Amino acid sequence: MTKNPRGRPRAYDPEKALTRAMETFWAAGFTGTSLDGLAAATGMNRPSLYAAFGDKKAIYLKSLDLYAEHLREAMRGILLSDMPLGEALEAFYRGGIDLYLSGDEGPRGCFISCTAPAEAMVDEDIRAALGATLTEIDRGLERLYAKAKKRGEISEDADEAGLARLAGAVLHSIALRARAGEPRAGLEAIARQAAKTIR
Amino acid sequence: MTKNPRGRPRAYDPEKALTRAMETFWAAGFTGTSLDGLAAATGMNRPSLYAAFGDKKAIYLKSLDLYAEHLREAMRGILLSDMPLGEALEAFYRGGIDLYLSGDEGPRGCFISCTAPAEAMVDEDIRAALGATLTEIDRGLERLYAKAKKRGEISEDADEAGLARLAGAVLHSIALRARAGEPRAGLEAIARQAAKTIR
DNA sequence: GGATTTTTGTACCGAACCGAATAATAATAA
DNA sequence: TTATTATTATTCGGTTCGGTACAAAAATCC
Repeated sequence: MTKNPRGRPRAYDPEKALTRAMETFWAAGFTGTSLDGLAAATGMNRPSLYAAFGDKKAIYLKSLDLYAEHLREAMRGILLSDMPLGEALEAFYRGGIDLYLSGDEGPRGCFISCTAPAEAMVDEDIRAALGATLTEIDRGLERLYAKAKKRGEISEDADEAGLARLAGAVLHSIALRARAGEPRAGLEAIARQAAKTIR
Repeated sequence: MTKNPRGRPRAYDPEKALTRAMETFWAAGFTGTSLDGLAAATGMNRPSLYAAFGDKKAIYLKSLDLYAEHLREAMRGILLSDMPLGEALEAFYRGGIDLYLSGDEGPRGCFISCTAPAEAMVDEDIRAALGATLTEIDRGLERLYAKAKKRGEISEDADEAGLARLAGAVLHSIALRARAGEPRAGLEAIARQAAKTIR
């Protein structure tokens, strides 16, 4: 138990609040989300939001970070599982699909790849955060393909970096299609086809 | 020469104006674009904009339509060219890359897949327009693979619908990566890898 | 040349927006 | 109890937003 700090205690849990903020941005995008909307979603009022996380853009960037951390965790899980390539890819996509179809306001797609692009041309920081996430996905999948090559699951002269970016492309597309309303069966079919074809 | 209409003549070319409006939405997205911005870009004033195209959302939907029409044209060109599958795919991707990297405010990505997703969860019409475009791409590529199968370029029991959606996924990803700032060489490498692998 | 029609340009409206300033509140420290 | 500190709650200011009302302008029709 940590000692209580000096002043009035916080009425919110910063981690939960940021998660709620992320979900709000996820649904409506950066420009489509108002501070009032964030306040309503988090149960905080605007001054508290500002004190806790900074201005609207800072909250959005922190939300992107939180989401990226979840992504990293999922990627770690896949890499540590040591499944054969095909199974690992299908598990990877399945995790994405489950996430993209979650939420009770309809399918959400990927928070980053479905909301950040709209801002990427007018905001350099958001563009950079988007780019960083894309390369993280590529790097993770590259490790997956490198392991598969070591195990002899793909040909010795296969281009693991190229294959990884192809596999990443499929995730991007699944995210987009989910947000456009494509039902789960279609998304799973793409995942299956990708796991079979990209090798 | 068509007869002149009755009242004061228009000071703008509706087609050019819509193109400029589309470019404005392309850069900043739907919510990120103001009517003042559209007026500045088109050279029209807000009342004229409203009279010509309707409210802000109508202008955006018409812009999506205009873009989709360009896409259809490109797809027709590829299908009519009767190139071998690999060449056709590379030409298809090259057209996308050229478009996605055009514009003097930095790389733009795909207008539809980079700006519509942000609105798709809160606006059913935009969601539907996005979905319609995605299926159009799938259908076009499906025809391409069907022709390749008829020519014996891919195996007789290949799943042309599945392959088409994989090939479409690569286009979505190239669009996203372009908007995130990935240089042309990287995009072209993905295109090459896809044309080689997805068959 | 006057009436009519269509578009343009200016100005305005209420609403929503972001951020900050200020006051009230609830805890600890002395 | 009193002072201090950190947070909450209310309010406000200035700006921007989307959309419209209204008058001026520019063409054709009679």
